[in-house]
Amino acid sequence: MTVITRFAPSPTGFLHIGGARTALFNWLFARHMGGKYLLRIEDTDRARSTDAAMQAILSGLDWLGLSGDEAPVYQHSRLDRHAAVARELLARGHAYHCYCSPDELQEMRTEARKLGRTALYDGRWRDRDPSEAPAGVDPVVRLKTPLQGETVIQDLVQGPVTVQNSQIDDFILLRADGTPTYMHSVVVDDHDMAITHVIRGDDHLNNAFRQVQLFQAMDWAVPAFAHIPLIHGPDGAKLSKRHGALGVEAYREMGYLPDALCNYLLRLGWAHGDDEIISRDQAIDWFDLDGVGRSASRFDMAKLDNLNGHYLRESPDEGIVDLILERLEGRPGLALNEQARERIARGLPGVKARAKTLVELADSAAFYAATPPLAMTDKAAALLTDDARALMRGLLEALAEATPWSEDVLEAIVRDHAEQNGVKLGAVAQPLRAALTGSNASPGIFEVLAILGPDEGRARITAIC
RNA sequence: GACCCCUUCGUCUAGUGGCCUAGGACAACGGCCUCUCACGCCGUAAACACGGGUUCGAGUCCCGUAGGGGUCGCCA
Repeated sequence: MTVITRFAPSPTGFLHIGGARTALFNWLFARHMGGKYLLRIEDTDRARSTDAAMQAILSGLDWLGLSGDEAPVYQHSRLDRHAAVARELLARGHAYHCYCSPDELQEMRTEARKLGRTALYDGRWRDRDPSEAPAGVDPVVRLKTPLQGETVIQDLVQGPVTVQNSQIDDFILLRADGTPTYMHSVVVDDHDMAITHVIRGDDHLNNAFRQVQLFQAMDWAVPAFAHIPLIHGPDGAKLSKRHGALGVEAYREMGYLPDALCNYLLRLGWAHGDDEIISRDQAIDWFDLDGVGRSASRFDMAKLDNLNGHYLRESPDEGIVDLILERLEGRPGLALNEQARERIARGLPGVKARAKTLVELADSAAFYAATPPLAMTDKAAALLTDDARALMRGLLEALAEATPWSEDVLEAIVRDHAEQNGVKLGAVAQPLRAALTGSNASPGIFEVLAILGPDEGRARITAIC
């Protein structure tokens, strides 16, 4: 049997971090098993579904490398099929019409709660004769679920989970307007798409028991379930906008690499011994549902940062330069010409070690593209005392001897200049750094001076003298 | 409230009855490297929620308590 998994987001918002992880696990499991990974857009709620959300989700998945193996299935295009299945259930006596009004249902719920029970539909139309139907009321269609016994799910993550059938009510299949509810359409679509493994957030665990009833009523094979724990915010509460409930495109904006985000998400709730840095291929090889933990985990930006820094350093320079230039576009005081590009490319290894995100990378590489006079940070400006400027004027003269203009030669000259003036290297290096980069922190200053070249290097020093 | 699930360092986790004096990673702290900041390297501190069992032996199995989460829509 070929494994078929699916990721089924509803386009009512962006692709958040939890959804991204669910998609990743589905993708990984399918790849690991040599199966297929499908996408389904759950847009039966036409009022809340938006095209923008759908695009955001699709492009987010694409960015993460988690696009479906086939074109996505749009649930709303299958309305007829959903209705047909409901009709069949009706004909087979597994479903019935219910004429309850919203008020009536609400009353039922408050009453149940008052009695200390789960708020369930009490089945009042289950065996009622159709002739009693009130006039002018469009009924909903409800599934006739078993009254006695229990339902057990052998969840691949949670283990065996048992629920009394008395806790499962006759839920709605078709709304009064004839459209299917989520509970109905997932089952029909999972069956029609031949899904073998349903991997999703464990907020759906309770729904699974209802869905099992529907599968059984249709005599359909019940797929395997794997309910993965939710991701919480740093405070242990549900992920909110304040924490990480941002769309994945927000992480892209913040300068995270897709591979880093996937690696982080993979390790959130899943482990393979002590391994931390796991490539995509390695993940496919190792991933299994047994390794998924059963408790919720908290989203930790610091660890994401660390991982991202690692992936940044490992990334080949070529692609990174373009990403930096892209982010530098439009910044004042910069000349993004071919020369700047070359300097950034040369200086990249030195800059990479100092950044955790592409944003930081762009920030710390920006000085290579700056035009004098450079904007100074407060700390850099404080470095340029009168004594320091005098030292810089002297250095300018000493630099006339710099041939070739190489890192080694420049280092020798600067060191010698410090010695000649009876000061420590830092007394020269720091003001020089301020002059060259506008900051008090940067890659090695001899490297910077070498990359800047004689003309630009001198110009920047002159500008602060 | 009812039902379901969960509980190892601050965080992510390893651990499937003896290898645990509980391991790794991030964060924190200290040090080395050093022209700054990083990177890197070395080191320190830090946890089995609690209470009962079962067993020769429990972080690992069972029960209870506490705490946390999820679900209870003609939303998905």
